[in-house]
This record gives sequence, structure tokens and C-alpha cells, in this order.
Amino acid sequence: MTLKEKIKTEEKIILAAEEIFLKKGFDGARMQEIANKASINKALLHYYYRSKDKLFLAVFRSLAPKIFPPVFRVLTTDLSFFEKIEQVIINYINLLKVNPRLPLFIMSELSKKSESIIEIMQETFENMDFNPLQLFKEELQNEIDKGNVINIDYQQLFVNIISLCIFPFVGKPILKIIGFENSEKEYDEFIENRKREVPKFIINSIKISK
Amino acid sequence: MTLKEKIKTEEKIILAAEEIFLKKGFDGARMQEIANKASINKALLHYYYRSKDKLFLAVFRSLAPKIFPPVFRVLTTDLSFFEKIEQVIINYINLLKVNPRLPLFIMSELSKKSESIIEIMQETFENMDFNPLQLFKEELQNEIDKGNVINIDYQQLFVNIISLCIFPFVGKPILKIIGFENSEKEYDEFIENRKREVPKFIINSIKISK
DNA sequence: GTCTATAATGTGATAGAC
DNA sequence: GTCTATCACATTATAGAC
Repeated sequence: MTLKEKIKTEEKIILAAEEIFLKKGFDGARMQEIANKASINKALLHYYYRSKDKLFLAVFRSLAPKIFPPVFRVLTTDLSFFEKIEQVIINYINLLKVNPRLPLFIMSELSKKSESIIEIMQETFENMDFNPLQLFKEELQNEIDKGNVINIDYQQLFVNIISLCIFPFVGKPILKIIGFENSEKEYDEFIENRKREVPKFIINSIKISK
Repeated sequence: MTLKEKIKTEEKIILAAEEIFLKKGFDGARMQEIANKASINKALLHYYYRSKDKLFLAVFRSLAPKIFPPVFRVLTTDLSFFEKIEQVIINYINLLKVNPRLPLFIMSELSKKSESIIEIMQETFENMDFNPLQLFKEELQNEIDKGNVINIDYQQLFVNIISLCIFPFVGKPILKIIGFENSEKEYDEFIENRKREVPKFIINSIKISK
């Protein structure tokens, strides 16, 4: 068996495990189902990853960075503050359209407070080459000082922005039940519109018109 | 054994089951753990509820109504539109402070798309004596027509409001990791402040000053 | 590396005494 | 109604052939 094929098997396992863990969480996932999805034998999972725990940690480690970093990199550019907010939101919603199950997965698993999972998440942020929250704080203070933005707490505004991006994906099932469009296509449109509506909503609220 | 004591045992079971299911979800919960928490024998769980499934459905049925109805009842009062928004937010945040795990629980379980759970959620809404989303739509249109509020889609605004209330509870673990106050007390303060900040943020965004 | 077969354990559920 | 003891099965994990 060549090296190339070994990588291929390991990759197949990780992709299958990602899909199953994302859909069912650690507790709901079954090694057999992951093996089936990867079209291999169950014993091979243990050959490569020794245990369900270790396989899960590998998956979590690869998914953790997706929840924030790429999105907030735009804060390091030289766009205007309002353009940055708009770009963060558009990028974030686009990211979540590709990984709609990611937020619920990360938050469910983190809520179990397992030591190892929290450590992985912490390492993920320590390994970033910039601190999004700190950067955001400074940029915001700058705009407040210049009189472009109302005096608002950076943590409150930061949470507002990500709430408005993430929640529609986490809350989709319940929103559908309480009377949102039932077809997938209509819900997609609703999400698509948010790329325009959310920046408008936020900037409306904080911008000082001169 | 008197009727009163029977009710007491059933109640003990439901309370214990609520706590464990809320914390660990259906898949992560163990009947043994629920029995321990209720200080009874595991066999007694089955005597009262026959199966884990049925016990879970009983718990879910009792929790489902808490996620929305009481909060939006204020829409039926004769307060002004902006006061109603403020009251919805304050009431909702207060509700979530008492049940911080409720949103993640409901959304995790709904995301599994089990027939029976979705049915329960649907029935919960059908049993309400008013339709919050419809009511909200009409009230908003009214204000738009009167020129008090900018022209904004009611679904977008509705989701904005509940996003800003719910997300800080769902996302608490990750927010702590990315650099929010680490002590519980400070996070509580952050949440407490949102009862003032979120209404301001929303009304700022949609109100037309005359 | 990959498979089949099987061990080892965990867990929901039941039988039956009291 | 409540308990102890136990079953039946699902699931993780390993042994060993190829």
C-alpha cells in the first residue's frame, strides 16, 4: 500500500467522521456509521485513530478554526470601519452557508465543558496571528473618538454582529416552525438577503450622520 | 402509597430528567444518572415512563412552550411599538437567565429532525392563543405606514430581535474563550447590560426621528 | 493496511419479590 | 409503588488471519 493511498484512507475517514459528528454530535454518532460512510471496515477506524474520542478530537481540531478566524482577517485590512463591518458579515454568512451545522456543533460540544475540547478551542485562538476582539475594540474606539460612531461598548457591538450572523443558522428549525417560509429555497433567500440587511441594520444603529 | 406521594415521585423524576436532558441532550443522557438525580431506582423510571424515549418526550413537551410564548404576549397589550420591543427583550433575557440551557437544548434536538419532536413543537405553537409573528408583522406595518419606522422586512427584524436575545446564551462558552470576561459575575453583568443595550440598538436602527 | 470474528463493556428495559 | 437482579442488545474496542 503506497503512502498516497494511506493518506487517501485517512482523509476518507476524517471526511466521513466530520459529516457524522457534525450531524449527530459526539454522543449521537456511531463508529459503524462513520465506517459505512467512509466505505471501510469499522476496525480500520481504530487502526487509524485508536478510539472514538481521539477520532472526535481530530475532527474537532480541524473544524474549530473555521468558526472565526478567516472571517475577521478583514479587520487587518485598510478598508473603512463600516466597510469592514459589511465585509465581516458577508464573509461570515457565506462561510456559514457552506457549513450551516458548524455553529450548533461547536456550541453543543463546548457546552459539555470537556477539558480537551475547551483546550483545543483555546489553542485555536492562541495560534491566530491577530486578536479579532482586541482589533475590533481599537478600531471602534478610533471611530468613536473621530465622532463617526455613537458611544457603544465594543463587547456589546461585537456580540450583536456575530449574533445576527450565526443565529439564523442555529435557529433555522424553530424559525421554520413558527411560520417562516417552508421551502429550502425561500429560507435560502431569506439568508441571502441578510448579507444586505444586517450591515444596513447595524450601521443604521451606530453611525453618526454629519 | 397515597396519590399525593405518587405525584411527588413523578414530579421528582421529571425534574431530574429535565436537568439531565437539558445538560446532556437525549443522546448524552443516561437513565441511571436521571434515577440517581431523582434518588430513586432505575426500574422506577420505566414503571412511570416505560422508555427513555417517552420520558424525553414528556420533558420536551413541558419545555417547548418556554422558548417563545410567554415573551411575546406583550405584543397583545396596548403599549407603544417601541415599548413592546423593549419589553419583549427584557422579558426574554430574564427568561433565558433562568433557563440558560433551554435554547441550545431545543435547537440541538430540533436539528435531529425527529418526527415526534417536530410535531410537539408544532403543536406548541398551534396551541397558542395568538400568533406572535403575524402580530408582529401587523404592528410593524402599522408603524411603517405611520412613518415612525423605516421600511424593513418583518421577518428580518423579528430574527434580529430574537438573535440578539438568544445568541449570548448559546454562544457563552465560545465568547468566554475569545476574550470575554472570565468570571461568571462579569458575564452576568454583560448579559444584564443587554436588557438596556439591545433595545437601544434596535430602536436606534429602525426609528425615524421627526 | 484491511478484513472477519469476537471480546468487553455500557445501557435500556424487564422479571419478580416485597 | 419500589426494590434487586438480570436480560438483551448496541456499541466500542481488540485479536488475529491474510
